[in-house]
Amino acid sequence: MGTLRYAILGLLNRRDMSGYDLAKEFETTLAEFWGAKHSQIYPELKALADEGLIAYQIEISGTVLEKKVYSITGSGRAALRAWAEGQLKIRSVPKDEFRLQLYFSDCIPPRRRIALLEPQLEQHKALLDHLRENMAKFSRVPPEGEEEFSDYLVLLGGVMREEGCCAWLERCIQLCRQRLGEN
Amino acid sequence: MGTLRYAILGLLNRRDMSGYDLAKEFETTLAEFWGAKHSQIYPELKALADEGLIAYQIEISGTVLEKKVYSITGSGRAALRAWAEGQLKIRSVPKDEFRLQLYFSDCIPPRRRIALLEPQLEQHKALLDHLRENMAKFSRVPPEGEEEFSDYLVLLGGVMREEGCCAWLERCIQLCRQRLGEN
DNA sequence: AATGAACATGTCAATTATTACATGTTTAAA
DNA sequence: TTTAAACATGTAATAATTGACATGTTCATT
Repeated sequence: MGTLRYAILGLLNRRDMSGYDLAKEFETTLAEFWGAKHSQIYPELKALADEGLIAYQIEISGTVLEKKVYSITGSGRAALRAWAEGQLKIRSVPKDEFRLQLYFSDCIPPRRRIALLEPQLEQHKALLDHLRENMAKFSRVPPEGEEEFSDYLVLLGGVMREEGCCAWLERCIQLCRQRLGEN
Repeated sequence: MGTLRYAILGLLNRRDMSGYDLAKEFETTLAEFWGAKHSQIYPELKALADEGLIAYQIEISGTVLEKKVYSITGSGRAALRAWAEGQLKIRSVPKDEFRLQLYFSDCIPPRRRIALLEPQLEQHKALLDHLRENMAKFSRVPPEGEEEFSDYLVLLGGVMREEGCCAWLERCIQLCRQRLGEN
């Protein structure tokens, strides 16, 4: 439903950026809950500029390299606020290929199921470590009214989600091993 | 990456079904981790049949209504198994519009942020209740080697994910209220 | 007998997203 | 100085997904 545009507006509402900068934000800060490649970003920037929700000025890096630095306009801010206040229904629940694979794992031998679960756990543990590192940057819960407060809430959500995911995978491995030992 | 086809093969590996039945599976059983509309299912069934991974026979409901009942073939089973044993990397992490909205919620008044969090919590609580009801159908952990075992593992994952999500949202609401009282 | 919900199958247009194609500059390190 | 990584911007082709269009049957209830 055109969520990408609000992600871009939200980022530009924080600071002016080029398309390249936006792409980096999507693969670092937002990577936890939203993604977009530059091939999707550039056309969307063009559309947003055409609609007057953002504007840009050209800066020169070095001697010739042109860089378009985008900023949000008044109507862009209004559009962002309207979206940010709207109630969202949980859509179809995010697709999760691993859960699908596990669901159909009755067609492979039990030992192989464990061989799927273990690397999955490792990946989520690594992600959890990474999120906890980011979390450690906050010495305490930041005050409301600053950007950092919402950053904190979302990061906390990521940590809690990954903790839950790891706990689940550990429980799955435990159950599989138990049943493997039984027979 | 053509995951849909494996979802379909997985379902047909459990029992023979029509396209209509498959569509219902996607909006009930699999809804928790995968989705597909009939407009995507029918063309995929055609492709799978053309490739010989599935076959069908026509049954008549009532007097004239034709129903195509699909079943998985030997090569279909082989393809399913190959996919089911492959190691999956966590892709970009699923998109989550609510987290995006919360991330940019610094552009709305604090009270409205709570007004976003509360209905979100209600939705996830309802989903959790629903999953717990399904969970209650298992009087105990089913034995390995049956379909029910993987069903159980995945359902457990859903319950744990939603528990974590509710706990997070409650914590967010608590923090927001705290900060609202402070000023 | 009428009606509406569920059954049943498909296509088409539009949107969204990914991958590959295509090109060139700047900066820091070897 | 060369070289590789990062900076920088775009388009094209393809794939995945949704929502609307389109049609007709069967079954249970009123």
